[in-house]
Amino acid sequence: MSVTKSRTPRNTLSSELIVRTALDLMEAKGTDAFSLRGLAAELGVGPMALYTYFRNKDDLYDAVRDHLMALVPPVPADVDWKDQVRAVCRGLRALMLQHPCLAQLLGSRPLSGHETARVAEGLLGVLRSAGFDAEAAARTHTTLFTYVLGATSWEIQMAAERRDPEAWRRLRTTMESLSAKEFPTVVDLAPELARTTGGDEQFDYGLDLLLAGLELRRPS
Amino acid sequence: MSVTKSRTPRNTLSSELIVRTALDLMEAKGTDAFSLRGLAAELGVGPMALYTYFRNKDDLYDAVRDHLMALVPPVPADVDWKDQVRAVCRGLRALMLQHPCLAQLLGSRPLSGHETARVAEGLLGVLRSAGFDAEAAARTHTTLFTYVLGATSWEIQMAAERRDPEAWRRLRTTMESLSAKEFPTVVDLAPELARTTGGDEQFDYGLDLLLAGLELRRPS
DNA sequence: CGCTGTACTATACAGTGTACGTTAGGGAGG
DNA sequence: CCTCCCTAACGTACACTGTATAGTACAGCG
Repeated sequence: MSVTKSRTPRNTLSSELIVRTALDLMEAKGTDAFSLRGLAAELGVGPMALYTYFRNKDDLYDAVRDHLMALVPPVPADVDWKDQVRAVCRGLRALMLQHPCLAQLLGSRPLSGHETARVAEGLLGVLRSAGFDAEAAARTHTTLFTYVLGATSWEIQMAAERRDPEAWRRLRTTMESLSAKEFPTVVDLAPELARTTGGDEQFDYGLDLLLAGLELRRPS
Repeated sequence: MSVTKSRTPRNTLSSELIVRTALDLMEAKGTDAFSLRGLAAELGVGPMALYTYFRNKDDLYDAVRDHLMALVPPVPADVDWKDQVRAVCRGLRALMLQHPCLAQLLGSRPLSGHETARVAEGLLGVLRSAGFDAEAAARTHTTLFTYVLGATSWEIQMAAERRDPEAWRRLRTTMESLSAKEFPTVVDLAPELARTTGGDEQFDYGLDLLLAGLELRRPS
């Protein structure tokens, strides 16, 4: 997190401002193109000024992640437990789609931070209330989280690839060069595979599979 | 893929050798620490020599990925379709655990390549034979793939973090600093959450949920 | 033999994260 | 008020990255 010894933040900078600007830059230029030097330049400041507030780049990433996780909506009350789970998963997914950098931030760093714990608390509470014991709730939480993370990261990745015309063209041609003799099913299902790469229906398909499986083993 | 115009590979180098050495380096030093210059040095060659065989770093990554995907075992015959799916998913997971770089390679680049298609062919064939129509097979394939990718990448990520004592200590302390008043369920389930982060049981738990859900909607 | 094509080298550039030492300006104590 | 100190921010520097470009030496073919 931030160092926050700042009894006297002299003027221009603050952790808040740095995190918000970093987020803006990541979304404008792409997460991979983000650099501390670019961020410092955007803030009109030398690169080393940032090290007063964050001990390194990963520390800043963690702060940005927690900043985003604060936007995950709270669990809705007065609905079926399955719809509560659905709401949490969809909420996280929607946030990842809206802020693609979140996918990379969640996948490349361990979970920590206040807001991340808040989201976990909501989901775990739903599962416990639905009757799952401690172990099942923990296992289910991990399963749901990794599913949302994997499915949505993949979707974002593919969407990014589709926007790069050069990469997209190469992908299509290599796809079509696959021998129909060697891989008949892949060639046969190519349209369906292309269509089911991402989208709300695809996400809900997998989520519903998980929920159906959960329903079967829910105690009473 | 490789450029492979090499009618006369003068002496030392070849695509095969480069890919194998790259893989060794990634596993020895960690995927993030891998660099083209380090690879070239290991091969006793200038950095630019690699560009005769690969047009850039990503192209090399794709070759390494396909090299690894060739190690995914074939689908076992003469068992239940669910066990076939289980075998494919577990095989891919085992390979990712054995070669952690595969997780990053799969997650950060689009699927392409001969061996990747082979794995897809196997799984899709199983699903079609089990009675799923084209769309369901494609959706299920994507769901299973993203689940395996997400769950296993996460597991690898957490295992790496656990090996870094500094990061692990910081994670524990921030975990324990969470207020039991604000996040009662998280604090209560902390042991279970720590225990269910990874491991074969955790992976199979989620996989079985998916398979149970699939069974319910399998035609006849 | 000379010519062409190519495996590899050498040099260079623009960029990265960050360690280290310095400067400047506000708050607190005399 | 003056002084001292603390620290936010600066400047410089280093070791590194991927790769564009130009050059070199050797294989095979006429």
